[in-house]
Amino acid sequence: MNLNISTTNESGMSELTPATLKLMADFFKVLSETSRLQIICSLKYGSKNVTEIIEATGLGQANVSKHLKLLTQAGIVAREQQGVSAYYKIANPFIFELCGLVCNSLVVQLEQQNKPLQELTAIGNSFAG
Amino acid sequence: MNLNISTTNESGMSELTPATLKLMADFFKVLSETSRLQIICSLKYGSKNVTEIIEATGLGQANVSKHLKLLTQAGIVAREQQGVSAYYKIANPFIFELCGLVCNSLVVQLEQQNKPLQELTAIGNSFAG
DNA sequence: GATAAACATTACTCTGTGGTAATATAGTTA
DNA sequence: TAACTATATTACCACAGAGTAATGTTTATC
Repeated sequence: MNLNISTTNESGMSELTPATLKLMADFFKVLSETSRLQIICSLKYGSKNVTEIIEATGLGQANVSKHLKLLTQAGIVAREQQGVSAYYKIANPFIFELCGLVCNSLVVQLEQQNKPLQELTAIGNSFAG
Repeated sequence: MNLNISTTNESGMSELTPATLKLMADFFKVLSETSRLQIICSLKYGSKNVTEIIEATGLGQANVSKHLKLLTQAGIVAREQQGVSAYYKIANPFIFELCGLVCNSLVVQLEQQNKPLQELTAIGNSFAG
């Protein structure tokens, strides 16, 4: 894999090749859907099988299956077959740290727009914890 | 603004209302396009006007204008008119911290898949710096 | 083996959005 | 005022992807 990274550029960021930027964009894209964030959230305190995820999120079965495939391919969740059931768990808790940072950033941003957001602040903390 | 956050739920994550999840999803969505990441990267070391951003990224003028509008609305960049030109700058350097974390996470993930990625590691550091 | 349950896949529709050409708007200069 | 430059907006096309019904596949139970 050749990323064509030049270390002699004037800008540390302009080093990034389209391929590298696409890797990052694709990662963010996985997190850019409410349904997938719901699924991630439903797994914060332990693994669930698909049926339990469906109940927790209220999403359709085929839809959940598709999202779980995407999340698995992105390395965000991991799959483990147990009998007829497929159990999914968070593969990398880093995702919660990331969401917590974003939440806190949104808090600051919305506070600057004079919106009451004590609740959202608590959310940011719940991600981090 | 009522986010219906209940503090008595069994799960810290199931507290998140659809409205809150949508805020986060929309934020991630802004970062989920290569073109917008390109624009962000082009602004790492200072502000640029639209013409300079077009040159740095190779994107079309109307396209850049649309992306800049989105990035501005998301609070990621800020706009300042100077004569006929519009100068844009990063509104919150937090975005680079975030990208750096994601880069490093991708490094770990791809290393586990046995792919050569010294270059990508350097990228993660360049984001953080 | 037949049936049922859990999950995955397929095929389809529909919405959202990236890219772009054309046009509009605003600031600058002659 | 006219002409030019920089940027924004509009209208359009094309494609990607979310949701879902139907079907397929696998595993367990009888």
